[in-house]
Amino acid sequence: MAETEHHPSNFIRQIIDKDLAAGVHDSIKTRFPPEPNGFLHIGHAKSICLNFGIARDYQGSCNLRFDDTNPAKEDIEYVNSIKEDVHWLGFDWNGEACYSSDYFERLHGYALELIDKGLAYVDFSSQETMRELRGTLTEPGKNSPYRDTDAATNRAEFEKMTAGEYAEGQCSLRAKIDMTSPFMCMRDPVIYRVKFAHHHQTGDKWCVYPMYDFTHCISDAIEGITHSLCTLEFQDNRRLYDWVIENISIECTPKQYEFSRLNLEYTVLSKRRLIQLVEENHVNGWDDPRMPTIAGLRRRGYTPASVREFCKRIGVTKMDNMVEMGMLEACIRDDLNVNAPRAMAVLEPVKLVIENYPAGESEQLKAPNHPNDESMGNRTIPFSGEVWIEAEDFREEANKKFKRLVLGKEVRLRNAYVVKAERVEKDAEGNITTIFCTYDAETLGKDPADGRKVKGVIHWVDAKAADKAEFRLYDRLFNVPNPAAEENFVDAINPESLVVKSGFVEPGLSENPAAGGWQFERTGYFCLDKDSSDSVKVFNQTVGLRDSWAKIAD
RNA sequence: UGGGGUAUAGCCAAGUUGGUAAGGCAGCGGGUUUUGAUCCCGCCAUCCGUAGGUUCGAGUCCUGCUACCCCAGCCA
Repeated sequence: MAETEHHPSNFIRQIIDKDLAAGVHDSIKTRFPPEPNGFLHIGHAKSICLNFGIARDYQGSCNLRFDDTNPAKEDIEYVNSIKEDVHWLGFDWNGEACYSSDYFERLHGYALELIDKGLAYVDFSSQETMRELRGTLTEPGKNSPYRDTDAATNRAEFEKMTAGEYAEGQCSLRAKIDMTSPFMCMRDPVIYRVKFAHHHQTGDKWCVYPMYDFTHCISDAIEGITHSLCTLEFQDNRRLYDWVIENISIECTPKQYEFSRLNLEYTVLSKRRLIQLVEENHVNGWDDPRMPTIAGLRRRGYTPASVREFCKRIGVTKMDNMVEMGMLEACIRDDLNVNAPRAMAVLEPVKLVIENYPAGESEQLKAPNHPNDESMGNRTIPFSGEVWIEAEDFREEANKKFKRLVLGKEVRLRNAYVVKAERVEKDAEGNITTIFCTYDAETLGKDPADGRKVKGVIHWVDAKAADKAEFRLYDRLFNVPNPAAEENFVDAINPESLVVKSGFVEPGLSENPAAGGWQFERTGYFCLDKDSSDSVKVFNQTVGLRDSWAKIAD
């Protein structure tokens, strides 16, 4: 069961296998618990694939639970985007979406239970005092003067807190554990604080909100979660997680397991930094194609399957990691290579005129939609005596390594004829404006009859029939592999992360194909962007083709 | 001697009772090719942070050391 045909095993699946074998559980239940305070990113995709993937492979279930205990930072806009992104990734949660706020009433009851057991107290110490009494990493803390308040008084004070009789910061409810614990989170952690904030789910019903550590474990238990999976920074918190479950009256005892969060080179994956990129307009919103958000990847042209494949390839361990961007790119290339129909587009056009082509004539050429998959069929593309070709595909002179069009030499126009460059026309600045060629009318769909070898093949689009297009080419958002380690990460932003080109595409490219986009032969994978208009189509480059020529070139 | 974690190739990562280092990405070499793409073939850790120890035999067990990550929010 650990290793299905879809997913390699990992240490968490091995734990589940043992639990199932030992009869600890009959079925498995997981949850994906985002706080709705930002958009989901590729790091969340790792957690989503882990939690939903386990639920699927073990015939269990996975809840979507919004961990909404801090109304000051959260917004309904985020809960909606999170639902959309989880669905887009191809997963569906068990029943209705859950919210930690669904349990506020019960959470409040458990807090009362702890108070009655003498395991929680209302502390009127200031935050500064609390910090001083907490001690340091190497020195134990000291008890608060409110620590020994009797249960009845604590209950009354907590009721007053709940009734709004105390101001924010005036007091808090603390679990009474151990001020000398080597685990800082066990030194009488705050479990409830006063906050007069409007909540996106509960409105103005509450003015006290439970803290994460108190809420998460109980929410897991209420939902019957068997394996609560989170990232490494919560390892110490597991002691508090278990303490709360042990000290309240609840049957279910979920277990927390931690795995390492994803780090991706040349980008940032922390909510705080992503929010800053958006708010300071370093990017054009959460779905900017350069963003590592699910929305950004989607707009960039990544497919759900490619993101899932990426999550499968990187695995799940407890090791700190920094995954190369090339790993993600390989996943989308593998997907699009087999699924994306081919088309032709010229990003930086220069005019090519075929002087011996019948004046005023044109024809419809047949081109396969995929060179290795006949089932994808053919399309017709218009051809005439005037076409656009890529400026970089022509040189007046070049060495034999340059297998493209050179003055006096021949090259194959992809899906069309062999042409020979005869002369060029330049403007006042010396820029080539037109390349004049002759073509061999006998080379359509076959090699030259006399056995001449034509090695080069270049792409083109018919000048009269082509559609005007804007191409947005993206590069890494940052110039350094680990921008988060910089003094100020925004200083490491790559100023050339977006390059816009104006050119042409073959006619007929309107809707994105099912796979997500096209491969513009010899240039890369592209998808149609929502910024397209009737007069200009806008394409985002999802990823370029592997380019071994670039290495040889220089 | 605060505590909690992690150390296997450039990157990710298998390796579960000790038996002689999977796979993927990247890279390199070759073949096919009307995409310098794809595809195909081959190569790429005498070695598992380090120093010792146990053993016929250790990435796996023991001891010491080192490096890196996390914890002192009324954030999650």
